[in-house]
Amino acid sequence: MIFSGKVEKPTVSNFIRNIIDTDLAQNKNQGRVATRFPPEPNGYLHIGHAKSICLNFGIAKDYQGTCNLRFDDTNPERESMEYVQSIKDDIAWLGYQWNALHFASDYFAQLYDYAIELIKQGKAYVDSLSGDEIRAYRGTLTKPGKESPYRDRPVEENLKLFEAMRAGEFEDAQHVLRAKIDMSSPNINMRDPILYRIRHVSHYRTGDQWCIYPMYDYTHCISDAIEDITHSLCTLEFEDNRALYDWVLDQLDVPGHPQQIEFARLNLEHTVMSKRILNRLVDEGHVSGWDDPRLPTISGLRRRGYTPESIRDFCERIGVTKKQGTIAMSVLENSIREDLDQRAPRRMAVLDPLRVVIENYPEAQTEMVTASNHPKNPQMGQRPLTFSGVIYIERSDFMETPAKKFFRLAPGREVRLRYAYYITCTDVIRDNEGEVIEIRCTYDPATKGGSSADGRKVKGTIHWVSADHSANAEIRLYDRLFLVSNPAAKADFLEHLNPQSRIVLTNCKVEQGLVDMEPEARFQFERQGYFCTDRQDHSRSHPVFNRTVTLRDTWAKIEKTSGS
RNA sequence: UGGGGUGUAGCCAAGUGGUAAGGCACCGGAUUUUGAUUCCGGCAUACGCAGGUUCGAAUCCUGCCACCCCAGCCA
Repeated sequence: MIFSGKVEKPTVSNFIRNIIDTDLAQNKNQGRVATRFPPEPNGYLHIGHAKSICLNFGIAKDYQGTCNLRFDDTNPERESMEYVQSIKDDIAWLGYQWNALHFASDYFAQLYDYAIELIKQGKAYVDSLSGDEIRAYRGTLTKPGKESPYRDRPVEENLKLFEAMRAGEFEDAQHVLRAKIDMSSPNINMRDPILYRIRHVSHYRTGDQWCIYPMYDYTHCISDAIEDITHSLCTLEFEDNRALYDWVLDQLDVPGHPQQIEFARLNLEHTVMSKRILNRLVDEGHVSGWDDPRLPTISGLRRRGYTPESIRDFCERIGVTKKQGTIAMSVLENSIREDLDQRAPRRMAVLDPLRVVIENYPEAQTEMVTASNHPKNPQMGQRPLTFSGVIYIERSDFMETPAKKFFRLAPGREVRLRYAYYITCTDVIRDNEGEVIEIRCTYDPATKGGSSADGRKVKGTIHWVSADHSANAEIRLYDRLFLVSNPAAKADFLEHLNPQSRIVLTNCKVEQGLVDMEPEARFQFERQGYFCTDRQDHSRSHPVFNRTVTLRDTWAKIEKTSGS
């Protein structure tokens, strides 16, 4: 299938899809596939969540199934509607539509009823040990725990106590509801896990309706079952929780029993995904906010210029396994370059301008040259550019004493100005400090458009803008946030922040037409990289562009290896 | 001296007893009015290690090693 010039790639198999294929072959769940994405609304989504989103929504789509969005909002402490909204926005931006929208908090009443049922069955009890005591009684990794003295309270007493807990008759932490399983289980999750805790905190959705809140292990499985989820996908750290997930559902008469399958979460080199660290970076002002273009948050990537397509492509490429790995940033960069190469119109922008006066160009004359918007896609059209006798070129495109293999402008050398003329450098002008502030050139009038009838070749083609026909712009260059590949592993991760992760250039010269672009417009600035107008700060009077990613740069490699 | 997982190239990853896909990265070369793109070629006698079963093992068996997760009234 042809799709915007791109052949859609077949989805690669992974172990979860293999499980589903097997289930389907056996007509498990009557051939139905239902997944869900269950974030807690206590933070912003990042690229790691995107992996889970693409997995869950992608499976639903490919198997004609459904994927719900469910907010796992069982801990009122740090959840809010603001997070709910940002999560919904990010998922929609990524290009996914949820089948149904649910909140675990909508199940509070049902969850409470199921807890009563558990108590009646003698499988849950109210424990009145303190937090410290509960921890001590739990035992350790290698030593079994011991049973609470309250473990054998009669059902009636448990019922009365639990109702009193719900009625607000106790202080926080005075009692908890626990499952009665096995205090000597080698799986610590099964040592009478806490099901409910008392928390006199108002919830962003249920207000003060409840003062007891159900725990994750108890809530998640029942929520999945209520929604008739077939495959409950989560990350590896929940592997040990699966026994409890199954235990709870086995005790109760719930609509279904979803299968929990765990996969490895995403790790990316040179950045961090942990909520704790992300929070510090934002709170302490090391970045400008949750949508700082250096952050791996969805809103940060969006502001940086990443497309939803590129993020989906990335998630496709990295695969889904149970092996904990770390993906190189180059994989993400490759995904966005590949996408933008095809769809981003080309423009010329000079980031570090060097003034060039063309001495034999008739003074005050201007003329139009034609530039194509994409070298391979004529349908993207062309645009006229004004050429004149005073232009700006990139300072790095000129070397007074050229290094070996440098084939751009240098005294006595000829280069092509893209789409315009061949020019030859004749002189160098310096200021009092000896810094080159201008160069003088001559142009060959017979090379208009950038080619010569005599077949003479020039090795270099450089970009330019006309001094009087360009606009000033601010351009923000972004690079990896951290210098080390795994900053989260460093106790002093702040010491490893890349001081060059954001460089703001305020004296850039761009094609005039660029200032009128709407926010989030994406371009390739030829020979530089892909850029987008900043979502927040760009305006016609103050144009601001963010560098999404550089172009591949063979010259930089040559420079590096030749050590100059 | 507990339990649960995972080991295929620098980084990901297919592979499910028949002789190691693919991507990223890297290295060559061709084309090129972007040192971009594109294209061609190279890149694991080898699948954590050691044994065993088999005509045949990355795939099965045994033992060992390494790494990750679990002792919140977080999710």
